[in-house]
Amino acid sequence: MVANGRTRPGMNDVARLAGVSHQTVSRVLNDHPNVRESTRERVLAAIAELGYRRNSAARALVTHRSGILGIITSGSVHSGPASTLAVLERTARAAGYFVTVAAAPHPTPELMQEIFGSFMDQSVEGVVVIAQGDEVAGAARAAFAEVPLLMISSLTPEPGDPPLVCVDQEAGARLVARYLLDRGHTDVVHLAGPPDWFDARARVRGWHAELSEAGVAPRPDLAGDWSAGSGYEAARTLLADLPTAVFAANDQMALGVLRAFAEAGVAVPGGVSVVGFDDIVGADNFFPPLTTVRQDFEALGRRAIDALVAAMGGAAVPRELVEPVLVERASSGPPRP
Amino acid sequence: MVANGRTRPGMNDVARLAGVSHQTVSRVLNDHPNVRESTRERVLAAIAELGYRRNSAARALVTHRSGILGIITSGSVHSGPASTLAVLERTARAAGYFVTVAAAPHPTPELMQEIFGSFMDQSVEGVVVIAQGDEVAGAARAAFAEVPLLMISSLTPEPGDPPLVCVDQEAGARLVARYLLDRGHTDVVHLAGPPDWFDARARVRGWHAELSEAGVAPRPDLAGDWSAGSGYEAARTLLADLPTAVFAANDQMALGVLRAFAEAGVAVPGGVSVVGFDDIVGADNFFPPLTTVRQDFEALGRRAIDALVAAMGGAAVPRELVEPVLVERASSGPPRP
DNA sequence: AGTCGCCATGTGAGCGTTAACATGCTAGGA
DNA sequence: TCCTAGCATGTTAACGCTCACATGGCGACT
Repeated sequence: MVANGRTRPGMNDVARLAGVSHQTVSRVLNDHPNVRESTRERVLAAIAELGYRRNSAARALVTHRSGILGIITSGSVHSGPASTLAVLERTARAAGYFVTVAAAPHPTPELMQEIFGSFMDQSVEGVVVIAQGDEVAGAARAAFAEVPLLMISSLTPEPGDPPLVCVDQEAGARLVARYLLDRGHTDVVHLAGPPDWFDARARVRGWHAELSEAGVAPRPDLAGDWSAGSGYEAARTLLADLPTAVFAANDQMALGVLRAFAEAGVAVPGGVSVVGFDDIVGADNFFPPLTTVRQDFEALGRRAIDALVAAMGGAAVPRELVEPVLVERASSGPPRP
Repeated sequence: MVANGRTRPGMNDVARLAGVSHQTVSRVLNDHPNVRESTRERVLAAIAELGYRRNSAARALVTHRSGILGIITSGSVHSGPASTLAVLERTARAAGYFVTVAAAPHPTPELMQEIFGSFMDQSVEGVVVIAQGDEVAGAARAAFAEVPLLMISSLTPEPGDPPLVCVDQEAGARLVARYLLDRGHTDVVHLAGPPDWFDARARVRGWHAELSEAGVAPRPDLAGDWSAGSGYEAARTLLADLPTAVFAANDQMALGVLRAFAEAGVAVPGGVSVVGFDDIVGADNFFPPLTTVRQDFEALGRRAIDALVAAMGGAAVPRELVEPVLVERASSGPPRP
């Protein structure tokens, strides 16, 4: 387990080498004020010489703080980028925490309970939950009684809910609707995501709200499951009577939509405009490159950790919204005459 | 921190309630053999009643085992699916370990050192490293002196290297070459990934090996960076003098290749066949759907954890290869006449 | 019938750290 | 000059658990 010696050096070894007591070593390690500079340097030198690392288990035992943050991701591969996870991890580490993760691609109550159980066994100090639907949100609400918790989710908040951070999905969908309205589209349709996903519902809400405020009635929503295949199938049902624009609830479905139109010889955007949501990797190289809504996962992740740490400190944390932006590419244009 | 009481119950609380000593509680928790059945049940009941959870820090302190496995991912968003991470996490948890992760999208020696430092601070018992290039592999080799470690990597192993698990990239590239040869292609070109990636190099090797064994000389390799944009640029250089088939080193680049051909009015596969690698989500809905090589990340992740746990137990672990399969779709066919 | 040995359980120590308190020293004000 | 405040450091006691050993009781062997 160790390179040279037999067992890892402890504080006492460092203390002996530096000619001080273990408590002074502890003070140096924890940046206590009352340590003479010369002593601090001697201790630091001893630490470096021995390759000492503080035992976090012992520390956790006595401080009752594990220094661990838990992250639960419940997104599937089809939905918004997993890059959020990387940002969360990096930000948490930068804030001085260890990070433990659990993926729940297909969340069930049992799985969620197992995950939270594992987290409690580790004495996590706080949890970030990426909650896509009600099962996850429900489990998170229950766990909130026992541990500080923050949700990344576009669910509609209720009183007593844990703090919430999310990209404003409704605003994103409004951006798309506004964009199409501005170009004169009126015969438009939304290909919605699965209704048990908060994101899907929020995008539906934003879409209809913006259109109805403009006095435009869209076609009835189509139903997809986030997958490109479902986008393909849905688009084929449109071929007999084309709208002038299709708003797919995510880029994967938009990809399928593009394929269906390409196969049928429908020009995009000449015949139909197509807009997606997410700006996944490669969306700029679809054929044609996809107009879509970009979410700032970097900002999302940073704010989530900041808010969680603040909440752990007892602060009241307001709900935070990150604004998405529309990225215009070649897949959209004015409606056909 | 706790719902009702003041502080979390400890073993002594359980012991008192069950009318036994703390040591008997410990024995029940650790499945020691010599405990009478009736006693065990009494203890279990007390545990349930109090909602007792064992303190893993105290346990780790005395056993010198943290129960934590570390995972380092170094893939970028362009490269093979991050789904490996989810499989690793799930498998490790099923094996009774906690999991801590660190993402290193742009690995530098400093970052790697920081990550391994953090892992050592947590006293991880073992580490899985997804090593895409030399920086990561080098850091992993160095860390291997201090902690059991397993690499998921297609690097060429050297004596003394940590155990290795990977999908056989070379075999995957050979599958593509063989597939094209069988259909009569001889004017073929490979769009390679960045040469500092092991996967890219292995795919280049397999491609050239299979072709040269068949006596076919491909065009000089083109250079990409895994991104769809780089695939697009590379394909445009081919337009003046088209080969009959392009093998892109990953699906993202293949996506860009398809766009370049589509924009130029080159039919796929009528004019050129295109083959990718990875079978990313959505590859079946490219236009046309992409022939590609699928890697079994599920098996990869499972074997990685199995092998790591075996290695932690002191077993000698041989290098393991997972076989990829070719998935034929509409983007490839016989060469143009 | 006596003793050996196994089984079920209890007792005490210690893992490496931090918190609380104790100590000795230096300097400044009365 | 003495007393006191405050700084630098040391000493001791937990934290909650497992390990090693101690103990008492009961059955099986001679």
